[in-house]
Amino acid sequence: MAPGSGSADGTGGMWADVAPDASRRLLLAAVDSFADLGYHGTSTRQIAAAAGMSAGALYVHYRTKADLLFQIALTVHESVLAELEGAVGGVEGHAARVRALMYAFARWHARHHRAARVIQNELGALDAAHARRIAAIRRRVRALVREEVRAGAQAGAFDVADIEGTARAMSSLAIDVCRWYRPEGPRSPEEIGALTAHLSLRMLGARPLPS
Amino acid sequence: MAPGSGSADGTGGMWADVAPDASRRLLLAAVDSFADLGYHGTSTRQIAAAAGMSAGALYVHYRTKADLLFQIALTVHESVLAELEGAVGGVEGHAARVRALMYAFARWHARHHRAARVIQNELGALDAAHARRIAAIRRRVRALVREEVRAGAQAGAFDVADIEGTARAMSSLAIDVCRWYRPEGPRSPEEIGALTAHLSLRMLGARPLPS
DNA sequence: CCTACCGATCGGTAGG
DNA sequence: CCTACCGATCGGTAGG
Repeated sequence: MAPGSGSADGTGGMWADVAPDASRRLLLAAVDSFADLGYHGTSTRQIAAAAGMSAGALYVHYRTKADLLFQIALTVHESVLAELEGAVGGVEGHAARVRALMYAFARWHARHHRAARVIQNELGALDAAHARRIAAIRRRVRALVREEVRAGAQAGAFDVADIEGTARAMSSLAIDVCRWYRPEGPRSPEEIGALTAHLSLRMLGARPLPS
Repeated sequence: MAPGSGSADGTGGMWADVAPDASRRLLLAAVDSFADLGYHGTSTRQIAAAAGMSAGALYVHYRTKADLLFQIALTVHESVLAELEGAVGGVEGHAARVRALMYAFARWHARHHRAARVIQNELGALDAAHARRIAAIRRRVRALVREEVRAGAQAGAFDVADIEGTARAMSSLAIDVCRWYRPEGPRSPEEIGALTAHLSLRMLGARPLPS
């Protein structure tokens, strides 16, 4: 939670830094429409209309439709990374760190399920250079999870035969929350976070075993 | 594996029943392109060209582009359901049944990751009536997993506080394989199936605990 | 930031 | 199953 970043607090302030206001409105409208209809299923005219502007106004703020998607992808990925780094910061103990990490990971994907769906489903629409920049952030996220698993296994706190595969499964479990989560469903983002953390510790064979 | 169904053997014969040959070629071309570019990102001309036909020929075999997507979604969902029902058929013991089920579930999503991506990412492009038919099959799949968890928990073979949530996590783990799986990666579909089954039993607190 | 417009491409159809 | 075409809509731009 670097001062002024406004994107690591996990309370929906992910877009606070986007200025001016018209740029932010366009961006939020694009996230909404991309999540429902996909990148290719959304027209620049729809986005502009939802933001209360004429069709051409989008190009005052973004060079192309693809550039708008990239700005979304960059903001969202930096938000996830900051959230996870904030979650484990200062936490002691292998199990406690994994619990904090996976709680935050899954909760973020419930809270921001629409933005998360965009970056999971529409990454293929990015051009090669943009895709590389996003891939680098995604590698850092995966490494963060894997490092917690590796450290705990090495210390004997976890019983893990396949560190890479188990870490991948943990990330997968948290990320896929954005696919099935519905705000009107029975579970809050916090409850989903707690369950994901619990199941992660079980997958890791954490001792003592979580009840 | 009903005789002549050709879609439950898990060896890629999912499209064997699609006739005539031109219909199948169009369908396979559509799966390929939908997986890479999405439904809205794919033109009917691309599909027809990849199937070696002119642009208008698609409409000889499918009423609309949306109908083509629905035929794909129906075939794919019936394939998953048949695969899972085949996997647990005749297997005795709660842990053994879960192992067989989750092995098949994850392996299917690795083997058919392109078709699976289409039905995960493009379900929103179906119209309401088609979406309802697909949703019914998906409920049966989720119920199949949940019933195994419930039965094992009731019998004392598993230690599960949240049956619904844990079953959801198991399905989620298997389904998300299609998002990250790469054929050139280090793990085979069979290895991914085995790992997913193992981690599922751990999430369930199966006794004796799997090593 | 709007109006008006560009060429290109879309899903789908008519006629053969 | 192809050729030729329909109206509609697309991403993007010029000029103000």
